[in-house]
Amino acid sequence: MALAHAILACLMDSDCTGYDLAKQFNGSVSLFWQATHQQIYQELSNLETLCWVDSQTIPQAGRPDKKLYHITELGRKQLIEWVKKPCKPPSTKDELLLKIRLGTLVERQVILEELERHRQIHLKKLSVYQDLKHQRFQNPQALPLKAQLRYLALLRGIGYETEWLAWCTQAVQVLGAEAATN
Amino acid sequence: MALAHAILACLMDSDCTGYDLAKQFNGSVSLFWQATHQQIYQELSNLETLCWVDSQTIPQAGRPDKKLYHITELGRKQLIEWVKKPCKPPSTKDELLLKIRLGTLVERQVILEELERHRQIHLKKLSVYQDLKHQRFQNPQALPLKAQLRYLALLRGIGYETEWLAWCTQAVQVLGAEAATN
DNA sequence: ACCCACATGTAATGTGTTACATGATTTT
DNA sequence: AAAATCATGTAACACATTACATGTGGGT
Repeated sequence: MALAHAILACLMDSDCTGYDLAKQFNGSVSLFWQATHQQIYQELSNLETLCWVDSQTIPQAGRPDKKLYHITELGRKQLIEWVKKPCKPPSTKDELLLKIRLGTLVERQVILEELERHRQIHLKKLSVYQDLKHQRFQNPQALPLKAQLRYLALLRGIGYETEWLAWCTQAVQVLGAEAATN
Repeated sequence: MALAHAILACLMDSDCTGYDLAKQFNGSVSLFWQATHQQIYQELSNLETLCWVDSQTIPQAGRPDKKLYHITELGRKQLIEWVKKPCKPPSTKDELLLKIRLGTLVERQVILEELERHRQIHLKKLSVYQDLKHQRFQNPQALPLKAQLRYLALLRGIGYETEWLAWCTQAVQVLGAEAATN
């Protein structure tokens, strides 16, 4: 039920529509959670059934009515209980590593190109995170605790992408060296 | 359909029963893929319907018959086509980071203990990986390509866990420092 | 006596992805 | 004129988790 809790976490900051939430899950929240609008709308209606959130409908001219969601006292309590519970480290399923393992089935060039493509993707993400760091966390120690906690998520993103980059570089070296000798 | 391809990758090495595969997915394959025996048995019967694998039933005394799966020529071709296709970097959903973000809702001690617990988990995994490295990859450059590709997966695991550890340590410092001043 | 390894599966439920569906307003 | 933003949803399908279900043989 963690998507539900990720949504509640956003609603702790401010009331949101499904649309607003979808944007957040494509932005800052995507550092540790991803969800599409379909999932979000679905989950919001579940949460409303549970009375963990309530909503007010705001009529609009020329577009669909807006539904603004608000976390309830019950929702807040449930969220706090959830935070206290221990959790498992995330499990990842990595197609690229599987393809690398099968590298002997295709021409080396295919694998090298895919590695380079992934290296670029991680490079780009890292640069986005680095920019964020410089823009909003110049002097992190001076920030209030809440901001420092968000800074930790950003540091995790930076570390994760940095490690990926280093690995891609190393993998290209290993495969490149083999290409020269074999 | 990537679980299917992960299974086919295992079957490229040797014929396996569902039980054998489940063990591999708990062991070396878990570096980049996880699956339970229920999922594996299900997927094997799908793959057999598609004729990407075939099986021979081996009767046994005093225990259930064994079904030994073997990749077909069609399965092999499909696997090669799949390796050639580009893929997306993995997306992770990280409950711990979400809980950290909500750190102001509970006592600091709760978060610090959970961080320490995760640090221990990552430390343990890292030590398993380091042991594997010392046991099987003493002189990686001397190994054949296939073994070097597996070595790359191990290096990725080591890098991943190392980065996690560093982050946990940093997070404890940030929260610990705050505890002293606030 | 109890637990672990062997060996297979079904069923229910929960979660996530992709495709479909609509339609005005604002920006390029 | 085209594309992006705003704003909501349904439906089908794919994938994952948890619980249930069975039963032998070997080690502590």
